[in-house]
Amino acid sequence: MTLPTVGGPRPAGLVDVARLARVSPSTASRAIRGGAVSPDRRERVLRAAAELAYVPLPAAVRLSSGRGRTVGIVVPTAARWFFVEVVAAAARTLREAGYDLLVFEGGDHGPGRLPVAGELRSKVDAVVLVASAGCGDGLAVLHDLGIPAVVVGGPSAGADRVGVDDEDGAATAVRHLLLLGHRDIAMIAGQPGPGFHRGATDARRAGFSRALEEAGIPAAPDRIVSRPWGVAGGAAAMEQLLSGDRLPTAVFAESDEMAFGALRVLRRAGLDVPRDLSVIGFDDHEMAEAFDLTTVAQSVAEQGEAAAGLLLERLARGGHAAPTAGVTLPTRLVVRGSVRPPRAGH
Amino acid sequence: MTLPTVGGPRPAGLVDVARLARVSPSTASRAIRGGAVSPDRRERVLRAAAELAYVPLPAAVRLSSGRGRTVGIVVPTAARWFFVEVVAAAARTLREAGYDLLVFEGGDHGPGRLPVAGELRSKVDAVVLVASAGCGDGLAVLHDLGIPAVVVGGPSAGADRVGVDDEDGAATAVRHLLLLGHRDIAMIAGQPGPGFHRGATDARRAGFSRALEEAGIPAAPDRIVSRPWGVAGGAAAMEQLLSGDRLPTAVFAESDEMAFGALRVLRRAGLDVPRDLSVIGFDDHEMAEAFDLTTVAQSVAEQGEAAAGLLLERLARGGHAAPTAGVTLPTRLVVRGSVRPPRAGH
DNA sequence: CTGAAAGCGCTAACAA
DNA sequence: TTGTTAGCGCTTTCAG
Repeated sequence: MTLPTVGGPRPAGLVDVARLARVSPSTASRAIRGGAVSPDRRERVLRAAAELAYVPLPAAVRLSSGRGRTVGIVVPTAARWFFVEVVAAAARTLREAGYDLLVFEGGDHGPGRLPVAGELRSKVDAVVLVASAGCGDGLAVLHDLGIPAVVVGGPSAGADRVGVDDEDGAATAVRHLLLLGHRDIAMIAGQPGPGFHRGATDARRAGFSRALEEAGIPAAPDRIVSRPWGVAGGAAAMEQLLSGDRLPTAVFAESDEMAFGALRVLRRAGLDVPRDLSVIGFDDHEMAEAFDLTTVAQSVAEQGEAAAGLLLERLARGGHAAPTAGVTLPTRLVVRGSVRPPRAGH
Repeated sequence: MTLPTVGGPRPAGLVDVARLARVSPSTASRAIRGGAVSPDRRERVLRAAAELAYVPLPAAVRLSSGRGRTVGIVVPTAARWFFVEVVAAAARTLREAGYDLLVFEGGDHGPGRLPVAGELRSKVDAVVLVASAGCGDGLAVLHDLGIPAVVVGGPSAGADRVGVDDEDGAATAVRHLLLLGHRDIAMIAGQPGPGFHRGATDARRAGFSRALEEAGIPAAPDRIVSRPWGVAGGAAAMEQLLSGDRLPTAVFAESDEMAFGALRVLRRAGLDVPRDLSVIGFDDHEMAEAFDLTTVAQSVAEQGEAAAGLLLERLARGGHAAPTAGVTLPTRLVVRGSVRPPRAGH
C-alpha cells in the first residue's frame, strides 16, 4: 500500500536517492543528516536528493529512530490571546529547528492526571504544558514517561518553568497608581475556569495587597471584586464597584481582558476614564493599545520561544536533564491614557 | 532503538496485546479497528488492550497503511483572530474523529506554488488552505499530489470552498446605514499584506459600492480610504477621513479590527460615536462587543468545522471526489451601539 | 474467520 | 568511511 498519491509518480525514497548517487542507502542517509561521509559522495547524494525532490518520510524516521521531530503543547483552551501567542511563538521556534508542534486542547478536565498522556507518548518527543490546572501532575507524569517537558506560566516548578513574576508585576501596577496619588484602589480579580491554573490569579492578588501594605494602606476586603475571568467578568465586577456607595479613584484589573470589560461599563455609565476613574491592566493584550489602556506588559511570545528553546536544548542532549535553569522574564509598565492622578475633590 | 522511554516499562505494542489475548497480531489488529473477528476473540483482544493501556503508534500505522490520521492547515499567519478561530474549530472537529491537525504558518511567501507542498505530502492526509494568496495554486498542486484539500475564505473554487458571501455582507452593512438615513458614507478598506488572499477585501469593496449604487448615491472615490489591514491601518484611515474638509456621517470598516482603530482615533479626537458619526464593522470579532460595535457577523468557527467536515467525509471515501458541494455560510447583522441615524444638522 | 509472512521507508548496529 | 544486515510496530496480502 502506497501513500495516497493518485496523481504524480510515487515520491522518491531514500533508496532512489542512493541509487542515483550510486552509494548505499545508509551512506545516503548519513550524507543527508550531516554524518561522516566523504565530501564527494556527500556532494553526489545531496545533488541526487535535490534532483528527486526527496523529502524524508517522518513516519519512517520516527519508527526507526524513535525520534519524530514533533513536540506537543497542552493548553486549557486554544483560542484565547495568551495561549494563541504562546503557541504561535513556540511553533515558530520549533519550526526553525525542523520540529512540528501538535496542539492538545485540554477541555475542562479536572486537575487529575494528564488526560492525553498516552497519546503524547506515542506522538511527541517533548511537551510544553501551558498554565493548566494539571501542570504539576503533568510534569510528574511526563517525567515518569521519560518525556522532556516544561511548564509555561504554571506552578513554579523551578528548573522546568518559564514565566513572569506575576506578584511583582501586579505590585508594579499598583505602585504606579500609588505614586500618582491614588489611595482608594480597587482590584478586579478573575476566577479561573475549570482546567485553568490558578497560580497567576493568586499571585496577582498577592501583589496588589502587598503594594498597598507597603504604602501603609489598610486592606479593605470589599475592594477586591472577583468575577469569572474574561471581558464579561470584568464588566460584571465593574458594575459591582459602581453599585457601591463610594467609587474608588483607581482600579487594577488582573488582566487586560477584564479591564476591557470594565472600560465598557464605565463608558456606558457615562463616566470618563481617566478623568473620573483610572484603570490599569496586566498583560499588554494586543487590543490594549486600541483601548488606550495603561498596563503591565509581559512578553508572551518570549515565553513561548523560551519554552521551545529549553526543550530543543534538552532534546539535543538526548532528552537528558538540562543544566539550564528555569526562565523568569521581566514585566514592564506601559503607560497609555487610562491612568492619571485622582481628582482634587477626592 | 526504542522510544525514549527512560522511566516506565516499554509501552505495550500490538504483539503484547495479541499474546495476552492469545490470538495472532493480525487478529488483534482487526479486532481493534473493528474488522471482521469473532465476538469472543474481539472481546479478549479489547480486554487485553485495555489492560495494557495499549495505544497504537501513529508512525507505525502511517508507515504500514499510508494513512496517518493527520490533516494540515495552511494559514498566512497563525495569531490573528480569524485564523485562530478557524484553526481551533477545525482542530476540535478533527480531534473528535481521531485526527490531529498540523498548522503550517505561511510566512510572507509570494503567491507562487504552495511552499510546503513536499512537507505536506509526507506529513498529512489532507489539507485546509485558509485565505492565503496561494490558495488557488495550492489547490491545484495538492490535487496533482492526490491530496484532498479545501479552501476557507479563499478564491471561490466552487466545490472545494467554504466561506461567506463577503460582497453580500458588506452590502448588508451599508444598507443598514442607508435605511437609517445616512447618505454620506465612507469606507475604510484594508490592504492585505503579502501572502494574504485579496478576494475578501475586493468583495467587500464591491458590496459597499453596489449598495450605494442601488440607493442611487453617486460613488465618490475619495470616500474609500485604503490602508494596511489591521487596527493601526484603521486608525490611519480614520485620520485621513478626519483631515478632509467634510466628515461623512457614517463609516463602514472592512473589518472589525480596522473599525477598532477608527474608534480609537475618533475618541481621541473628542468625537462621540454614534452621536457625531456612526461606525459599522464586519466580522463580529471577539472584541466587538467590548467596543460596542455594530457589525455584520460571520461565523468563523462554523467555517472551520465545515472545512474539517468536508475533508473527513472525503477521507472516509478513500480520498476520492466528494459529492458535496462547497459551503457558503450566512452573515447576519448584529446591532450594537455604534450606529444611529445622522444628526438633523447634516 | 484466522494466522503466517512480507513489507512500509528509514536508521543503526555491525563488519569490512 | 563504507556497505550489509536487521529490525522499528503495524497493516495487509495470501493461504488455510
